[in-house]
Amino acid sequence: MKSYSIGQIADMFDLPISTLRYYDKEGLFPELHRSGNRRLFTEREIDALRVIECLKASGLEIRDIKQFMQWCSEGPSTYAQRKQLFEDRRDAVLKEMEQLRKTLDLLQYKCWYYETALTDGHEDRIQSMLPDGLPANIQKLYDNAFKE
Amino acid sequence: MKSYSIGQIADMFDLPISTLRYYDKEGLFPELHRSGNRRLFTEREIDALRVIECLKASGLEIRDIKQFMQWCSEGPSTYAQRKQLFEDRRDAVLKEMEQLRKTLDLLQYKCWYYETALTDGHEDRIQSMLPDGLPANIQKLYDNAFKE
DNA sequence: CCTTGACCTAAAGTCAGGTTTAGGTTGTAT
DNA sequence: ATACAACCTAAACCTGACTTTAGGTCAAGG
Repeated sequence: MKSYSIGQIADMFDLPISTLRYYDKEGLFPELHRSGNRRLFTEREIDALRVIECLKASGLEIRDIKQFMQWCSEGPSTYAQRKQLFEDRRDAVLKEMEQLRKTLDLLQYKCWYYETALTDGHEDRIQSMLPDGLPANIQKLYDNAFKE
Repeated sequence: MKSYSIGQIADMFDLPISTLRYYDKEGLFPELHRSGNRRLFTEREIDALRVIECLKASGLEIRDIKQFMQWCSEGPSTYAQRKQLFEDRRDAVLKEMEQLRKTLDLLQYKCWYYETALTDGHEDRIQSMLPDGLPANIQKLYDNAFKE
């Protein structure tokens, strides 16, 4: 089976070699083999890295990613846990996206605010519109950002 | 003008008092006054905290939030920089949302994967569908996640 | 008076997620 | 045979964002 050196994988994923060694030390590649003392990455580890990047992007910590990788090497008996993990991450990402949407609304409001301030040379006119006399589209951004 | 103690603000924003003191030490409230040696928070600092939470959620570091707060206390001459900052954060958040959308697609694919594996009792049938013989809706998730 | 609660400071500690350093091995090209 | 690139380890170091600790001030209530 085809295998790759740590340097090749680093190039493939645009990661520092030190990060790959750190991941290995943290147990993220429980099945990684060696030739002599050199790591041999295979399609298995490449798949693992894709999942690692996904789980990291979802906000999961290294120690929990390790847990997942261990489940993977324990076979079918852990399907239920693995499914649960991905459902939890999906829910966490949906929540994070909702939070970002609110953040975005406030940022867009602020973009409008400073564009207006720049045109006017002061904030007086805008301040006099607050908190609920803004142009309708802008008012919506402002309200959304603080809603809940 | 109405003012609040650090404890009242902590309750208001559901933040530890130590965090508020840390923010102050880092220069996030450049105009904060005191009575004796006690901090007096006003509407100004409450607004500041709302912006701090937004900028933090957008991924900005404390030192850059400090810069923004200093611009705010320098008056109209910094409107352009402040506007640019919010435009940059808006773009950063849009990028992050796009990244999260891809992450979500892979997570949903994995949810399907393990649901199927759990039903089948093994991964063999799924593996034989890879990389492009998945059900159409699932194939789309899988493709989106790795698309550039 | 003295205790209690809410505040204060400076400095040290914590935690995640790496990165850097120092020193060593191995395989190939000149 | 030697130089060089690419790999290895253990351990120390780094950064950001807090949190904890230790010790102190101060006003109000019993």
